[in-house]
Amino acid sequence: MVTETGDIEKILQKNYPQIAERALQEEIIEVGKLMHFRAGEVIMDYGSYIKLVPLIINGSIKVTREDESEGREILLYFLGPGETCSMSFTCCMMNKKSEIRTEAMEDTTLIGIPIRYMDSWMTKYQSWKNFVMQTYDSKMIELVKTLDSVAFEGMDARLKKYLQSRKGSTGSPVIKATHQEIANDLNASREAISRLLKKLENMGEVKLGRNQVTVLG
DNA sequence: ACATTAAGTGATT
DNA sequence: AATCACTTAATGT
Repeated sequence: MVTETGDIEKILQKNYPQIAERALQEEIIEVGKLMHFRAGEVIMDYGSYIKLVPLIINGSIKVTREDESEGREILLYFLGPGETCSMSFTCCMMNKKSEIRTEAMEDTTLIGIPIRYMDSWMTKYQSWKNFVMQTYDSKMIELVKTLDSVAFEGMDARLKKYLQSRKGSTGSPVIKATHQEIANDLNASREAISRLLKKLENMGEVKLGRNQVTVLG
């Protein structure tokens, strides 16, 4: 919540080395707002208009999409430090309502850039364009991979990938979640997840605790 | 100590 | 792999 422009500069250089142009850095420092979200807080919900593009500094964010017919939620991907929400760009460029929900999975800090700068930055700054394209590309690839996974693989493989990607976006092997929450993310039953996790524990791949799973290796 | 919530188990479909 | 019915374990009040 405390915004000091001096901080943003340091944070930028540390977390976003891709953003090289000095002029761009200065613009971000000038218009960016440092924002903090607590674990579990919903950052953007379905139907809301996006007014900020987030540059994640630390923490991690879960991006989900709501199924129209049933009230079910589909996990799209996680975002971590050094990334931004690809969906924000397309949504805000076309001035559309959000098709997705983003939620902080742990305490998360980000720099919010008002969307009105997007257009000009895309043409003005090469490194901004690259940054946007790069995140877009990597999330698209991730999405296609999980699509494959859902279509062709069993729950065991899906769970492993889920744990890996969650570990990747938080940077920590300790995943704080109940079996039920994990099951919801994967659209599976809690019992199935509990059994698979137990199996993984016996194989020495994870360590289980109440409300947490530690990914080993 | 008691109530509540998370996790483990076996049987059934 | 889902659901049910039930047990056991961990935690909060």
